[in-house]
Amino acid sequence: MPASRTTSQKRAAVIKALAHPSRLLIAEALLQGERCVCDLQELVGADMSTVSKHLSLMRSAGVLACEKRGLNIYYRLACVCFADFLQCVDQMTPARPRRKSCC
Amino acid sequence: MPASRTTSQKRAAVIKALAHPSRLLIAEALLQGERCVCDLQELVGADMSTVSKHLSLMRSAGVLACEKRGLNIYYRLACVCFADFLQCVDQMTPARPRRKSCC
DNA sequence: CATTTATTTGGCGAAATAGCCAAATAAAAA
DNA sequence: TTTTTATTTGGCTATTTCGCCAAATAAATG
Repeated sequence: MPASRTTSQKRAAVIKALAHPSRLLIAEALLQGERCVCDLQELVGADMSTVSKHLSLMRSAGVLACEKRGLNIYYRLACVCFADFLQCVDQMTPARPRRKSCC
Repeated sequence: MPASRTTSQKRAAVIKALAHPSRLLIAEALLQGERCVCDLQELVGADMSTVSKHLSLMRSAGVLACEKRGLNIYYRLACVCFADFLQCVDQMTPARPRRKSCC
């Protein structure tokens, strides 16, 4: 059956959370295990406040989870299925760039 | 091995193409088979030029392919793996909304 | 309690995206 | 060849997103 507008909207919200180079880089790094914000800041190379906002966006989308231990907050993937997600994306990623126009 | 920035960038471009409710709705509809632009316009309920721009964006990202036959242009998914992609997204989609803040 | 360290929040300007309208294009039909 | 139909493109404004800075918060340490 076809997807309803609200279904597409919920799905799009999750996809959107991963549709940014820095956010994706972060999620990819978390495949190796949890990391604190300052580790991820070093990885991304942006202002910590910027990284923090990316993280909280992914968190409220349900993609990441986090836990505070001492002074640090450790983020991790909320779902192991992110690995499968990435594999699907790679299958859809064209080897060579596409033209803008059809035909 | 960790993903490089350029890898994340390429992947993010594909993900971005699907990170919009209308575009996702279109891709979902195309799981049933190819459709012409006017069919998709009716589905989405926006101006045809808007729909056309969504389509060409998805096309240049490599997500859709198209073919002109007579007066119509028929769009289809470029890769069957979109179905798997959707399944992964659904696994990541939280049942209940998340808070903005951690902890 | 004051200070330090890690992180988040608020606010702002800059850049990107979205969606409409009108005009351009291209194939088919008259 | 003129007209009609389907689609794309250009241009414009409105909205959203991005990323920095400065200020706020919260736990740990002195």
